[in-house]
Amino acid sequence: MASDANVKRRFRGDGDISRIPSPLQHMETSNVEIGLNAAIVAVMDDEPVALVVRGEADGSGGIDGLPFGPFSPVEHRTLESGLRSWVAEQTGLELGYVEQLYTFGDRGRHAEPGDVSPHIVSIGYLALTEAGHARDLQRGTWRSWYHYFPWEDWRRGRPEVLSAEIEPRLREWALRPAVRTAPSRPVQRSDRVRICFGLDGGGWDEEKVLDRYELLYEAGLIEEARRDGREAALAWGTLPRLGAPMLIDHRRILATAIGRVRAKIKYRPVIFELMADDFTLFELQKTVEAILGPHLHKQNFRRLVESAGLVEPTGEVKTRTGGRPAKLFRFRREVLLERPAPGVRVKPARV
Amino acid sequence: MASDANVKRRFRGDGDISRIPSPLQHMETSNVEIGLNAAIVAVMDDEPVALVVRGEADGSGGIDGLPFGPFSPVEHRTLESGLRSWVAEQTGLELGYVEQLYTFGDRGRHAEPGDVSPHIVSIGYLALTEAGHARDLQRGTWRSWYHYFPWEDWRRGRPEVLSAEIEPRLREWALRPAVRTAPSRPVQRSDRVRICFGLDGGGWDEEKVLDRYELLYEAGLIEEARRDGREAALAWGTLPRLGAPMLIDHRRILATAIGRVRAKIKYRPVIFELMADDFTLFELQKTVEAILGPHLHKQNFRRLVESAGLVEPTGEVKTRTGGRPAKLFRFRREVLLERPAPGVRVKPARV
DNA sequence: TCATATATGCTCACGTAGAGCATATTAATG
DNA sequence: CATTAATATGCTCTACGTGAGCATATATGA
Repeated sequence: MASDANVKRRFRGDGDISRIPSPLQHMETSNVEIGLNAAIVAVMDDEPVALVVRGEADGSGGIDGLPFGPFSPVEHRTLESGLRSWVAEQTGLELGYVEQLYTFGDRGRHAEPGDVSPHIVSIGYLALTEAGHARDLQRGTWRSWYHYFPWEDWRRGRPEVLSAEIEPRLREWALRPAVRTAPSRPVQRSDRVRICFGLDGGGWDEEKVLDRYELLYEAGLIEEARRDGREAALAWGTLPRLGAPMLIDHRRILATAIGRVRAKIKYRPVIFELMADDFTLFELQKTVEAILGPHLHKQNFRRLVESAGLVEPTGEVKTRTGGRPAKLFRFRREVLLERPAPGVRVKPARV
Repeated sequence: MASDANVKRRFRGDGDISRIPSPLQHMETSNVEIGLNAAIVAVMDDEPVALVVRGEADGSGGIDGLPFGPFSPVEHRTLESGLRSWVAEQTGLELGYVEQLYTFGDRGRHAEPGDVSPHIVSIGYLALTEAGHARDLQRGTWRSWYHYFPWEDWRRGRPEVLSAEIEPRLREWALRPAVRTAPSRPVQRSDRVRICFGLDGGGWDEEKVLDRYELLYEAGLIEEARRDGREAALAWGTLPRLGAPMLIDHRRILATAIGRVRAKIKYRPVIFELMADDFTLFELQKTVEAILGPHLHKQNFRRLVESAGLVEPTGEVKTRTGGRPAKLFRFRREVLLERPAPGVRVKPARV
């Protein structure tokens, strides 16, 4: 066991781990790469957008991907700094707010059948950026995230694609027997469909973006599932295209990002990362609605934001709003230094 | 660029990424290992415990570590299954509930000065297990998590160690100038101390376990900081030992786990992963209190749990409780299939 | 049998959130 | 210039969740 000494050396000075059964012959994890992926979110003209980089070399128009690159421990001091440098290099954008989302590593996802190339472990990150600052890109495109997830777009009511395309196919999929994988308490396919998509009286949970995407992937209704060589739910030719596909597992990462933002603005003041320095309360509300979907009750929203001490008036007003001039506000950064630092706790008005 | 063809091949069939600047010469991420680490939590006799494996070969008693092992894409179908197999191999425990916590990869953490061994990227997982099921271990020990984080133990009021040892040293550290690293909006050291430790009238946020640990590490008050070769805040000899140290970055992972559990039981019914099949409401309350700390208002707790439909009576009672027999309840697994599936939303009674 | 400890039911006060009404202040239009 | 429309902003009313405490039920143990 050549690596054993190596391992011990790593822990020298802190004792020893030789009581841990030494199955360390697997210690060489060669053939593993760590990919850093950035889901960069902004809100432009009341539309939630993500920054994508397109591959167009083959003339077919290519496929969208998130900015990404491998982690190099030699050049990158931390995972996050590696991510920042990849994004800067590929798009010219200097990221502000960044948080880690999740690390994906399923074999078989984003791998072609018979592929022997290195296994990729993907670390997904969420970045939030202000629209104004986000316009000067060297490369890359801002695209509405509903371009990739049309079933998440509830701004004009329940999206058509749900009842027209998704529901009937999912219901059929739910009837077919599941391949048993996990042990213990099985969750019925039909239950999963019902919970994720709020069928049969269940409500739509706007945070379950990833769960819905994963379910569609499992059901073979998503283009990435075909690419990964999963058996099709139905003949692929008969399937509609449910949202635009992305490279590797990037759509999965974007789904995670959307779910996280939607959840997080409710308990942390991260919405302000998407705003300019000065803004009106209505602009703030529009931004929240761009992220969450349904409309909010205006007066209550104002009361909530102001009474929570999240903002302070700048003293200026913004005219030409189409009505009475709106007072301008700025984010009170001090709230970050106050206790729990709340978000904009909101429930959609009038479902 | 030898790896370029390699990279293209990986994305064959999905288009091309050649418009992404090809800095792919760094693609060989050799010298990176992925470590899978399990913070396994249970509650035994109203004490929150974690499963640790001790290294004792050098006779000094060794140092505790979490069950862990490297991810091997050849043997492990997924990251999580790799974790499960390492835990089973090292402790004999078959995990139930598992969730991913975070992926750590700072250079310089858990590395000895001048070390050229592979860089480790650590993926931390949280596992919850029932005390009864957790007693039959082949190897490993259950230890109170306050053994590693004495300042988190508020069960008997504010822990002594805070005012006696931690606060004065942190206040001193806050006065010293910070080494500027991050750009833009700097957060004052004193503010960080105040927020994390609830000084100067701020409240104690029991979820900020990781923030507090990281702060203590940065301030050089934690043994792992010395091990990693960071400059000491004070002469190391004069420092008390603040909690027991752990291998590599395991204490950081455990801190993340504690914070996550404390947060999660409030909005997801994960507390029941720690309970036996049948339990009294008082036992449930004791378990919640073991996780969260302060005492809860008994009647309100009962009302909350019952009205949320989280439990249903089994019809049996438990006698010999020292008073009137308590009705036994079981978790209503159906709530997992109902809409948002709430947790036990509780605020500590009477701070 | 009584003291005691726990289990369990019920009430009351209060703050917050959902909902809507009313008014203020501007721009656009004829 | 008067009118209309659109937004901004203040205020009220109500329902409900939650914190807190009182009261009662039913065991065990001295």
